Amino acid sequence: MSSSRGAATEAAVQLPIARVMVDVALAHLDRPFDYLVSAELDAAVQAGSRVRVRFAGRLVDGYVLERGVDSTHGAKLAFIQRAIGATPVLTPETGELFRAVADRYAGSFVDVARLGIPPRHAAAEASVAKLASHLGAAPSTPDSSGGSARLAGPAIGWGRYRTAGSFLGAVGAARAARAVWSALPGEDWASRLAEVVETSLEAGRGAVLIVPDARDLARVDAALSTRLGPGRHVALSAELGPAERYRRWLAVRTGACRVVVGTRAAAYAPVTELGLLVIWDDGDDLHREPRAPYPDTRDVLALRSSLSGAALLIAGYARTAEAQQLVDSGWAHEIVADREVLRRAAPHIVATGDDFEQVRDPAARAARLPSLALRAAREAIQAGAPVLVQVPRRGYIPSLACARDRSPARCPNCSGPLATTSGHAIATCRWCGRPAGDWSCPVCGERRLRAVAVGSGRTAEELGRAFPGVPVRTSGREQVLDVVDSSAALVVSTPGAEPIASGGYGAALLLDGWAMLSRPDLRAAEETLRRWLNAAALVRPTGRVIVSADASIPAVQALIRWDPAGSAARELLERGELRFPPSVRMASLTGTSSAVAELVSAADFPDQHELIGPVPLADTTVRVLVRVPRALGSGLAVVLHAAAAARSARKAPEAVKVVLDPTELI
DNA sequence: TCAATCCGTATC
DNA sequence: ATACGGATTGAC
Repeated sequence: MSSSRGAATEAAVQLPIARVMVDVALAHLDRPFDYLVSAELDAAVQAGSRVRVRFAGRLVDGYVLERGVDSTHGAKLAFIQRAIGATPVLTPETGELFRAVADRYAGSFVDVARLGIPPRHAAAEASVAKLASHLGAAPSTPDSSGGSARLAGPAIGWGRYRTAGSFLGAVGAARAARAVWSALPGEDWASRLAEVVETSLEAGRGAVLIVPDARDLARVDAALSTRLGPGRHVALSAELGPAERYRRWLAVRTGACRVVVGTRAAAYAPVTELGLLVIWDDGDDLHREPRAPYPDTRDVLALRSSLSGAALLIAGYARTAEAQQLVDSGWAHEIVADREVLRRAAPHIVATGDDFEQVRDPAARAARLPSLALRAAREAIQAGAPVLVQVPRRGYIPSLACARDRSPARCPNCSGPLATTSGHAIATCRWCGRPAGDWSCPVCGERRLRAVAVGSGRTAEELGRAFPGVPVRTSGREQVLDVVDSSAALVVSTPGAEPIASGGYGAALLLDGWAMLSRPDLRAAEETLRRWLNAAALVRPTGRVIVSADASIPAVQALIRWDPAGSAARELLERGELRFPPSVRMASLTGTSSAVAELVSAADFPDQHELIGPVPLADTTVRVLVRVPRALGSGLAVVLHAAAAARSARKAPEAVKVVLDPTELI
């Protein structure tokens, strides 16, 4: 009774078995299941095909990992019901990548596959098939199109970076080089990246470039069009809509296009003969996937580089502690400019503490502008240049800091951030819940704490009144400006939304720095510096940058000296002392109290593990943090996935959210 | 002694 | 989720 039609279904003669990952969201089903391939579906069901199978009585989607001769499954096998789409969606390379990412983040293969493979769109597939048959299905041969004619070629723009040559040489020779690039202020980074892509294409290898948002995507898209000409690359993002997104994705999958630029999901793009992976501004939290298993794009690309041998370029004005870790370990080398070159490119940066001198102008006082900032802005505007004003978004979580030096107050026990809960005078730790009555500042010895009322936020109107007659433009969450022209204007922007000014800004005011720095997040310093550098990079070399924060703070020092590498090294050292990623590996487990407790007791943690918490969160859930030495990180993910599998197998009702190396820890 | 029902476990 | 097998219960 292999089918209701009796002898009508026969297995394929060659490789009759298909190993299928079924698309069911249960951790204990995260392994292949063997199915029979009928003679009828023999051609349609290939390694990588999306299929529909009967599983536990119902029809579900699945992915074919491979075809095989026999099965170790003792009992009778079911037939695959049908194939979905003509083109296999997995390649051997992406299949391996999905598995590796799932393992790294204690998640399931199909969860990651869902992130990386867009939903099928039948009409889009039909249109691509028609196009391919018209073109005679001949994929383009990019390296024959006269790349060698441009001998000086791509390297020109990279001349200011001493070690760039060896990286470009490696990419041009299709070797798996890895580098962390600190872009100079004012750098036309999108064009530099397009040049690396061209070098890769000349070596006959494709490329994947990942940017945080739509605006950066448009920039790289334009730079690639300029450098490579039309039709050589595709832009992939969720904003495209299902049909266009699938059409472009298929163009990549079929090899018609070998260069992809996109936002985080494009990190899995199935580029044929992949040679280069690039991530721009890897510290941006948009690179973190908000859906399970919450992978970070830098990690995805690093894994992909290791597995596939593609070169990797981690690029940005700023540098993360994670990137620094890759440099320190020797896994990646750094591409930086000499101090001399930097000095010519960087604007003049000065700090003004927030206890600024009294300003006489009432409008400026209302806008709470430091007098130095006011002067710099007025001078720039008089010279006919635009001025960038960066103001943080309102609504940061209130926290505690040292009453004297304002450094964030941390738990002496676990390094978690301290906070006062309503009704209690004594500060407690947000992570482990322990009271910290005997706190003293590790920096200055002060014993008193102060509440930090962060997120004050200034309005554009307030600032505008200080500059009568000057046009005020705003760029923020609701409406992001891409560019502004070079005329005198006040451009008020939240971090990440700063428009590019043609010719560069005459000045930039980075306001409320202390508010950004005293957020209760352990990444506050790194994140603040990243935002400052990204804004200051838009200022012309003759311009000025005023940051309203105390010059003695290390992050402020790093900005003034334009030293992202030094700051990242310091940050990494500090993370090591606080036992915080990437120096250790952490997992955050959130859910109901009983569910979390159950998962913790089911997990066979390594000997050297440390449990922090549980602490109650805002709603009815609790959180436990698990910390292990870095070397045991993969083991931590394995035991957590196993424990989650045990729970799902016995139909535990309440889910636990497992996040590895969570970025925001407040 | 056998059938109906319950519970646990695997799902190919 | 659903399906199946083994255990358990209840009626003859």
